[in-house]
Amino acid sequence: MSDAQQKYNVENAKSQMRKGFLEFPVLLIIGAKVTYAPDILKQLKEANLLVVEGTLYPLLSRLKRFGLVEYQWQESKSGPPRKMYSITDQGKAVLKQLEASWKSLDSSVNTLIKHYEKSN
Amino acid sequence: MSDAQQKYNVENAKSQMRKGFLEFPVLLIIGAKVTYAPDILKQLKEANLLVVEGTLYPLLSRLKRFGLVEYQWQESKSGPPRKMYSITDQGKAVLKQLEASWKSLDSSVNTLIKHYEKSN
DNA sequence: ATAAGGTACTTTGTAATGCAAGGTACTGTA
DNA sequence: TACAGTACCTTGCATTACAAAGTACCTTAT
Repeated sequence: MSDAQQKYNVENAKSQMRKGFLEFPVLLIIGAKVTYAPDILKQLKEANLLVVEGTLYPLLSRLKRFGLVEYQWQESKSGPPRKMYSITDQGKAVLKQLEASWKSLDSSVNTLIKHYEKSN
Repeated sequence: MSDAQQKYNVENAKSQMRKGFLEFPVLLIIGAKVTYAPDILKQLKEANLLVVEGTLYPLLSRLKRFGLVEYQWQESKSGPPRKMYSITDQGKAVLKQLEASWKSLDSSVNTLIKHYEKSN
C-alpha cells in the first residue's frame, strides 16, 4: 500500500546533508596545509564531518580533474608513498565562491530557524 | 584523455550543496505555519534557497510518507484546491534532531573556515 | 627469506536526491 | 467556448555518499 508509513532515518539525513557539500571542507583543509588523504580523514573526523575512504578518494580525484588541487608523491617513513595535495590558484578562486555560497546558506537557514522558533 | 581538465561548475556545486539538505528548511517552513507548495517555493526563494517544483513535490510526498507532515485539501478563491501542509508531532521530533545536526555542521564548517583564514 | 600487519590508494555497485521537462486538471474571465 | 492562471504530479538523467572489496607498498618479526 502506498500509504504505508515508512521509518525516517536520521542517519541517512545526516549523510544526505553532507551530499555535494564535502568539497568545501576538503578544499578548506587542503588550502590550509599541504596534506594527504588519511590526514584529511582525521581532520574531518575531528570536525565531526565523518567521511569514509570510498567517499574521499573519488572526491580528491574530482578536485584534481577540475584543477582545484594538485599533488606530488612523497615518500613516507612508515609505509607506502603519499599523494600530498595542495590547492591551486583556481582552487582558491573556487573556494572564495563556495565560501560565499556557504555564508548565504548559513544565514538563510538560521533565519528560518528563528522564524520557526518565534512561531512556537 | 583522463588527464583533461574539466570546467568546474559553481552552480552545480550550489545545487549539490542543497542535496539532501532541503528537508530541513521545508520542515522549518511548514512547522512555522500551515502552508502549501507554491507558498513554500516563494519562501524558499526569499531565503535564497532556490528550488523548483520538480524538487519540492516529491520532497513533500516523502515527508508525508514518513509521517513528518500531513495535509488537508482546502479550496481556493483563485484556482484549484490546495494541499495545506502542517507538521506532525513526529515531524517536530525529527526537526529537533535535524536542527542539532545542522548546528553541529554549522560550527564544524565555521571552525574549518577560521583555520583556513588563519593559515593565510 | 618469508609471513604478517599496517599504511595508502582505488574501484565497483547501490541508494538517494536535485533538476529539467513535460503532463494533468481545476478555476475564472474574455 | 477558448484561454490564461494556478496547483499538483511524473519521468529520466546526472551527481554523490557509502559499503565493500581489492591492489600495492613498506616495515618488522620469525
